[in-house]
Amino acid sequence: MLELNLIRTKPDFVKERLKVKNFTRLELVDEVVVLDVERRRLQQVSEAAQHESKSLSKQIPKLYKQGKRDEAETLKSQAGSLKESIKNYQEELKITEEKLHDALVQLPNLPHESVAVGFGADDNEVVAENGTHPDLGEDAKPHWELFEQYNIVSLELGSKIAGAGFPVFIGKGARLQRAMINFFLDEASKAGYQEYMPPLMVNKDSAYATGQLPDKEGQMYHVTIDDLYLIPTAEVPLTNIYRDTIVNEEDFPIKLTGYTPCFRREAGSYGAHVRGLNRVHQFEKVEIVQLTHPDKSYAALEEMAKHVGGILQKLGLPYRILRLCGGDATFTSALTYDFETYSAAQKRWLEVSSVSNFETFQSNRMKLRFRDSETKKMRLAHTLNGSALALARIVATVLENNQTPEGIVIPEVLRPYTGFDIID
RNA sequence: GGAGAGUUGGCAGAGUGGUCGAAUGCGGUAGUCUUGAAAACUAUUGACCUUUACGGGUCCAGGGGUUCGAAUCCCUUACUCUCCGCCA
Repeated sequence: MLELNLIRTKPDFVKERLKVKNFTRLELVDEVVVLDVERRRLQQVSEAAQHESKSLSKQIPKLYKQGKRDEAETLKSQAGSLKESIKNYQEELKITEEKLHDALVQLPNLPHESVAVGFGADDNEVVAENGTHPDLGEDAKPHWELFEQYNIVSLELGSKIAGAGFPVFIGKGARLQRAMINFFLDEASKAGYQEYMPPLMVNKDSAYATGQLPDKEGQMYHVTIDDLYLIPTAEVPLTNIYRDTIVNEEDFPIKLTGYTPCFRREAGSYGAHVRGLNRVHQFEKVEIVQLTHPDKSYAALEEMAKHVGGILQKLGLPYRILRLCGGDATFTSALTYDFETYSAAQKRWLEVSSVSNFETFQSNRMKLRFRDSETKKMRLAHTLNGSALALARIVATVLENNQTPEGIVIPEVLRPYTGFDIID
């Protein structure tokens, strides 16, 4: 959620920045400004009436003590009628506050100044590229063909048990996944992230706090009977650990990690790009989250990007880093780096990690604050997160890029975790 | 799922209709004393909204109600604890 004060003082600046994100409903900004003025006016008249009512009430017991019953009764009836108007003011105030909030949560985060104008994936800027594309020859197989050849993943079984997009990992395939999860968690621990195992379902408050609601309502699985949402990413439960908290400035940066399955309805997607593991409803992911001092968040973003790049290098995967343009960046982020690995068999790039700085957008919704040691004032913290890494697609590229006539060679770093060095 | 008890400031813990935003203790901060520290003493110490400022308002788990007036009475929801049931 954008900070109200910024919209109040610089509405035109806000609109300019929102245009970079291709946000078209700029009239919402004006609406916020108008509602904000109205809200404050109503609050003032309401509070003035409350003040009067309060001082009347204080006089009543005094008058009784002095034996002035009649005067006390008069004040009582005055206070009684005041009560009516207070009630009316407060109702109006409440309605205005709700309208203001509704408008406010529909505004996406402002992009960082380095974010380029653009409409979609083609406008993203490649900021780094690493590793060489393996030459697998003409008969290289895409991962879904390798699944069948080695019997390590079954899409059909998943479809039978749950539905399309729920792969079943079998034998060495399952073991490879578990190995990666452990490897990624260990890497995060080494980098100073505290490990958590959070709930896989969250309530509405949590989903609002990190910005999945109301923006991504249709993308989450909703358990309606208990009004819970299956997490689309560990970002949601991990970041919400710090909802409604005031942290000590010296505790920054706070670094959290966690492995969870992620559930996504992926409503509306279709076509060749959803084959195999490219796009599924449930996948495994190790997430890293940082809560930082506002002055340090961009340094933290670089650090997190480096962490993700380091893991990809250890796995021996060629990758590139994209800085997302305004049109492709998410609702909540100020700046996002996407990591893509090159799938040599599919001959295309697959997104395997997304590292973002949300600045105060999430912390404003969450009321995640700290007391600034210099000014002694409360300030909003900055929140960041990134995948380190998302499993399904990493499995896909590892399988494809490491295929040999003898079998699929397991990357060196994973062997202590898998207990085998080849899938054959 | 059933029965009972509870939820007060950073923590502990008073407070059962009117000067309670809330005693007291601990903790925190500042000062005195000290070469320094500790101890002692003194002062100070919640959050939020609003206001140029003075000030005003809200918050005693959340929501609703009674009353001129609610931390205090009533209803309701959530959570915690104890017992029972069920269960990996």
